[in-house]
Amino acid sequence: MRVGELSSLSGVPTPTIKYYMREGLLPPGERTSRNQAHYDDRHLRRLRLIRALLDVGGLSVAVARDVIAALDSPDTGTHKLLGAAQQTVIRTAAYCDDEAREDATAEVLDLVHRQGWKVSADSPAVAAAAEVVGALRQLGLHDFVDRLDDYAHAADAIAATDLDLVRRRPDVDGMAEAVVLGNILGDALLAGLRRLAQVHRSAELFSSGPE
Amino acid sequence: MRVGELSSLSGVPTPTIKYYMREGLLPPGERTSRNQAHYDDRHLRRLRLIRALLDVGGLSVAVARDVIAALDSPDTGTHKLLGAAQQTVIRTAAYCDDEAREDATAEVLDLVHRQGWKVSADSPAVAAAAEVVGALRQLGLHDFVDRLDDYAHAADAIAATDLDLVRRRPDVDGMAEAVVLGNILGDALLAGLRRLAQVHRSAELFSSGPE
DNA sequence: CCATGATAGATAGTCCCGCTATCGGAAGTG
DNA sequence: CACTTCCGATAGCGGGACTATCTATCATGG
Repeated sequence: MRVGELSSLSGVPTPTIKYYMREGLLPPGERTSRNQAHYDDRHLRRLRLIRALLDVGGLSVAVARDVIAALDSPDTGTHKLLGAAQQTVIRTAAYCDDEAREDATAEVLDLVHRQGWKVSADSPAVAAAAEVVGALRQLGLHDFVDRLDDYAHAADAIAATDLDLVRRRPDVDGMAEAVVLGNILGDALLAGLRRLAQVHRSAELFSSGPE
Repeated sequence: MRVGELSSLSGVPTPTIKYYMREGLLPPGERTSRNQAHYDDRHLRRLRLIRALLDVGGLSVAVARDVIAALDSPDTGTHKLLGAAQQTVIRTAAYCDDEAREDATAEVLDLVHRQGWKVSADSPAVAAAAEVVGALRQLGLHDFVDRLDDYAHAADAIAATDLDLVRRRPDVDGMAEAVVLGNILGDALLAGLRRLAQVHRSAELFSSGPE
């Protein structure tokens, strides 16, 4: 197919498709002449992936490019790919000062130890979690931090399902996609499910309240 | 204190503080004359909240304003506040077409029923979850959707901790903050913890792999 | 076989967002 | 009284995600 058809099938405007190709999100089509190229359903699928990452996952174009590059890279062991997927989601915000961050990092490492997780201390995931813990502390929500283990336990259950799904994938390509999408869309999914569960439990708790 | 001190204590530049006041994120100080105002530690605390919402929570200024408005609103029952906090996190992206969204909504409502959750069908949380489910389906990750119940179970455990923390809050103001921050920072926290758990489990599974 | 319309590639422009810079006039401070 | 700080307002800036336009090409159908 040509660009016009790709556009109408995907719902993405032609100039935007060109933009994605310029930015390296979408591979170029198979050239048939100087100003003509063919696209196939891989392009269509890729476009859908891009829109999912941007719209549902809330990723920036630059981050989406990195994710896709990791997906395309042939030497991608699952463990390494997981690392790449992680990099993408980690916020690089520097909220709290160095001292608070150090304390928070120690706290997270303690938690990791309590959970029996084997994770290197310089993993970006540690830094990300520490950032949030530091923020919670600075805002005085210490009781929140006191329940870290509860949250960690739930996270462990989630990761178990994640990895199980990945393991069951028939092919490596599918595995890669499952890892990335499971993380990025999974975050959005979990946020939604958490809200749902909250609504239910909150209604039960405060059913005597207003409204 | 005056603006300069507020700025140095919070680490937020003076012009940015003024910008936040213009945008309604930060209440004005107590005016002492035509061009002088006093700020207190409530302003400092609020500034820290704002930075946490923006930097750690990844909210936009406009959404942060809505969150803060809900916090300030005096008539805020906890249940209602929870609803307000939810609105803020829901992505309004329209990824999939109407038909797919309808199917996905039905699927989510089924899940809600299986979990025994009592949630009205037009809750924004339902729409948010349905959006993700629709995206997963359109991308062909059906096995992911098959494990929805596992994720829902974990979400339920998380919500239980959330609500328990809220219930234990001594004052209403603290409750409101706990709800909002627990949701917004909690999402970031869970994402981090999930990555941590994944790293651990993935290392166990694929320890024979490269690196 | 040529007019018409779509296409590739390149460049420039647009809009929004989150600040940031500047300015005029007034107030505190040594 | 000089000097700094502050308020309020307006304007500007830099980045991100498109979007519009232009030219040279090519496919196609009457």
